[in-house]
Amino acid sequence: MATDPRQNPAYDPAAVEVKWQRLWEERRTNAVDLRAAAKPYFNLMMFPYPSAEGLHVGNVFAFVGSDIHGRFRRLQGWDVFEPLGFDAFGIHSENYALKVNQHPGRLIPQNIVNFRRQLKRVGLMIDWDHEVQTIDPQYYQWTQWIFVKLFEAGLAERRQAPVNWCPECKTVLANEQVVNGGYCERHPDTRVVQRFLAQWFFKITRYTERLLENLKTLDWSDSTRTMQANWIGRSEGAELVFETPVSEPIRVYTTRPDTIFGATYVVLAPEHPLVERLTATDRQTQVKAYRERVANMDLVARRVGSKDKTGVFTGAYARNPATGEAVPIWIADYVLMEYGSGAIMGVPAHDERDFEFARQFGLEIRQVVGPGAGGRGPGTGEAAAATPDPGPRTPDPVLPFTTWDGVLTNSAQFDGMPCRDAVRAITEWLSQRQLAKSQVQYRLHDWCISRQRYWGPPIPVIHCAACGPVPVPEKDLPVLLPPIEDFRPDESGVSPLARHEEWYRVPCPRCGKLGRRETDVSDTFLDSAWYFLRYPSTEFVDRAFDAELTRKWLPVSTYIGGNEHAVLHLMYSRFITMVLHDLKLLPFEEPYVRFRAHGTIVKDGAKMSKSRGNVVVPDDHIARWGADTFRMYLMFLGPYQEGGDFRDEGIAGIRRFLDKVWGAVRAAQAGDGGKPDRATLTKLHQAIRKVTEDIEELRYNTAIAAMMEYINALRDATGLATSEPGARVTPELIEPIIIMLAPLAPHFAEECWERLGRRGTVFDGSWPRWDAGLAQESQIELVVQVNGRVRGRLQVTRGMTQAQAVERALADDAVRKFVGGKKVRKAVYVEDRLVNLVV
RNA sequence: GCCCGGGUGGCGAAAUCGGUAGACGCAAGGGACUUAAAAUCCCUUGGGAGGCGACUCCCAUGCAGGUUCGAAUCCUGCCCCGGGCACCA
Repeated sequence: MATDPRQNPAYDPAAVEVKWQRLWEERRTNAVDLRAAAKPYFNLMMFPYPSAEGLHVGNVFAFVGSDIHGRFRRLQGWDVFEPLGFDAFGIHSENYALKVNQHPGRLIPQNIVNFRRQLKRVGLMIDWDHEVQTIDPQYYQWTQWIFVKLFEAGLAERRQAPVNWCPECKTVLANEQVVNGGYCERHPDTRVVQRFLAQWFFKITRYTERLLENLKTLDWSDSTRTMQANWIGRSEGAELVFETPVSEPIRVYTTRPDTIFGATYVVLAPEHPLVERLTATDRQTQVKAYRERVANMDLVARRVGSKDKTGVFTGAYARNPATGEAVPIWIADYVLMEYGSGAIMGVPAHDERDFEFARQFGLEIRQVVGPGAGGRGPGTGEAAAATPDPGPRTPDPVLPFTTWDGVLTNSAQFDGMPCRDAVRAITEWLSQRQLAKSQVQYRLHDWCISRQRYWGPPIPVIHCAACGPVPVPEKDLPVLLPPIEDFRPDESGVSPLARHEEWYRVPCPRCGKLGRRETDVSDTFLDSAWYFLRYPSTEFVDRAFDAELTRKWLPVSTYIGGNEHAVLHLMYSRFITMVLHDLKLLPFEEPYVRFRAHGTIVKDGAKMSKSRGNVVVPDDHIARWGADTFRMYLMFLGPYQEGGDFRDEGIAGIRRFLDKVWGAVRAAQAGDGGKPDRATLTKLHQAIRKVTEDIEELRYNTAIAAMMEYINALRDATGLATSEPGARVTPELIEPIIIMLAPLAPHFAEECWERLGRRGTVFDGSWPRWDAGLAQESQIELVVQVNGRVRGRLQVTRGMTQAQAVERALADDAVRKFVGGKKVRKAVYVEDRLVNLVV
C-alpha cells in the first residue's frame, strides 16, 4: 500500500492527500466511540451557513484553526469529538433562493453537498457520522420541542409590539439585527421601519443578571465577554417619582439622582401611556400631531443622534420631588419608550441631551453641580488647572457639566456633598417619602423569534378561539414545513404559510374545535442556539439529546468562532442552555467552557467582499498547493486570534519548508545518522517547548516559525542543506517534528510517519515532551551594557554571580573603552541575560 | 461621542512579569550549479556615517513628553487604522 519512496522521491501533495483521505475514511480514523471514550474532549467550531458561493477562505481559516486545536488535543491523549453541520435555514438562504428563483428546499441541499465536498478536501478531523442539518425535520422537530418547553415554562409569549420591519426582507428583525442605528443587517442601504405586530418573544430578560454574572466565570476571549457585557448594558441609578395632576405619577429612571435639584422639566416618550391623560385641552392638537409624526417615522430618524431636538409641551406640570416646584411636562422623541420607564427628568445643566433640548425650547438651566475643591474636572478651563489653589471661589464650569467628580450646589442641605455620595444620600432622603427607589436597568430586550417568512421551522402553536395559543403536543412534532411553491414573502406582514388554508386549518389539540396554526416561522438563531447539544445524540430519533451522552460530552470543551456572533448566537445559546438547565434537562448552565474568537482574513488590508472583487477562493489554492500547505499558510499569516493579510506570494515559503522536512525524512530513511549531537538536540527540545506552548495558546504562526527554525538548524548540522551526498538524519531528530506538524499538515505528517516506518496513524502517537535540561544551553551570551547601551557580548556559562559577571565585563576591551576608567557606580545584573554598568 | 483592539524594515510579522528590536517567512539584489531556464544552494538586505578590512559609531518600534541603570513594552497628552455600541437618561 505504501508508496516506495524511491519511486516517488518528491513530495506530491495531491497524491499524499488523496491517499490519506481515503485511508482515514476506510479506517474511520476521525470517528470516536462516544460511549467508550475515556477522556472526552468536545472540540466545537461554529457551523457554517452553506452559501451558494461555497466555502470562503474565511471559513477555512476558522475551521483549520479549530481543527488544529482538536488534533493537538488528540495527540495529547484526549478522545476528541469534532463534529460539523450546516446552519441552513434562514433569510440568508431564502433570499438567495428567491434571487435565483429556485425553491430553497431543492437549492439548499445542493449547496450542502458542495460545501461538504469542499470541507472534506481541507482535511479536517470531522466525524461526519454526527453531521447536523438544521433543515432536517429530525433536527427541527427538536427546535420546535425547545419552543414548546419554553412556552410551557412561561418563557415564550405572544404580544403586540413595535418591531423592526425590513421592507426589503419583508420580515421583522431582532434588535440585534438592526445595525448602524436603523439599517438592516442584510441590506445596509435599507432603512428599518417600525411596525406594530403580534410577535412571539422569548423572555431572555428574566435571565439578564445571570447572563451577566456568569460572564465573569467563563474562560472566554476578553473581547467577546466585553461585547456581551456592553450589550446587556447594566446601569445603576434610581427611579424618581414626579407627582402629576392626574392620579398616576410620572416615574423616571436616572443614573444621576444627585442632580435632582436641577431637574427643571420632565419628558415623556411620545408613546407614553400617560400622555393622553396629561395633555391640556389647548395643547391637544399639537401633541396629537407630534405623536402621529413620530409614529410614522422610521426608526432611523429617531435613532440617529446629533439631529435637532424636537418635542412639544403638554401643558401639564409635574412636581419635582426634591424642590417641590412645578416643572413642565414635555414629550419628545429623544426619549425612548423601550428603555427605563419611557420618561426622564430634564437636567439641562448636567446632561448634554437635556442641555440641547432646553436651549432649543428656552427651558430653565439650573446648575446644581460645581467643580470640587481642587478645581478638578473638565470644563473648569485651563486657567483653573494652572492655578494650584483656586481658593474659595470656584470658577464657573462650562455647561453642560457632566462630570462625576463634582460637588453639589443649589441643592439645599446637600450643598458641598460630592456627587457620588449624593446619589445615595438623595435617593435615601426621597425614598423616606416614597418618592424614590434604587434601581438597576438593562439595555437587553426580550428576544423576538417570529419571522414572517417561509424558510424556517414553523412555530409549533395552534391558535384556538376558545383555548388561545396551544402548543403542538410533542407526539405531533415536527410540524413539517410544507413544500409550497409560492414561498415569496409580501408586504402584508404575514408569512407565506398564511396563504395556505389547507395547511393552517387544523383542530385545536386541546378542545378539538377548528383552530389555526401559527404561520410564522422561528428565527435562525433558535436553530443554532442548541445545535451543539445535538451532535453527540444524532442517532436518537426519540429525544433531542441523550442524558448519558450529554453528561459525558458536554459542556463543550473548546469553542472557536468569529466575534461577529459575540452578542447574537453566543448570548442566545447561553440563554437556551440556562433554561434547559432550570427545566432539569441539562446538568450545566453554561454551554461553552472555553471560547476563543478568531481574527479575520483580509486581502490587501481590506475586508474581502464581492463588490471589492478581492475574494480569495480556497479551491484554486488547494488544487495548486495542496490542503496542507494552504492550511499552514493561513495559520502563518498572523496570530490566529487577530487574523492576517492574505497575499498569494508567501505561500511558496510554506511549501519550501515542507519540502525540507520531506528531505529530512528521506535522509532518516536512508540509514542510520548515528548519535545526535548535543547542540541539535538542544535546539530540538527548545523547539518542542516553544511549539507546545504556542499551539496550546493558539499561536500557530510562531509555532510554525519555531519548527522552521529548527529544520534550518538541523539541515545545517547534518549537511542536508548543501545536499552533501550521504547526509543522514537520526530519526530521533525528525520524528517529534512530524508529530508536531500533524495538527497543521495532517496528510503530510501521516505520509512522513509511514515513511519513517511507523504503523497506523500519526494521531495515535503521542505529543513529544521536552527535557528541560536538554533544552538549556550551557554556554550563553551575556550582554554587557554601559549606561544602558549595549557595548559588548560575552560567552559565559550559565548561572554566574553578579560579581563574576562584572569582573568578566570589565575585562573586555570594548567595555573598558566605554567605562573609560570611571568608577562603576552601580551594576544591574539579570542572570544569564545581561549586566549593566552605570558609571 | 463612548467601549475594545491595533500602529514595529520594501511586505506579512516576531520580541510585551521593562533587559541584545526586527525571530520566521515573502520580496529584492549578488553569486554557485545549468547549454539555458526553472528548481535548489550560498551571501547581502531598517536608515545614516566612518574604515582596505575584521569592524566601529550614531539614529530608529505613529507623534510629543515623562518614569527608569535600561522603554516597542509602564505613565500622561495627541494623531491615525480596524471592530463594537450609539439620544439607553
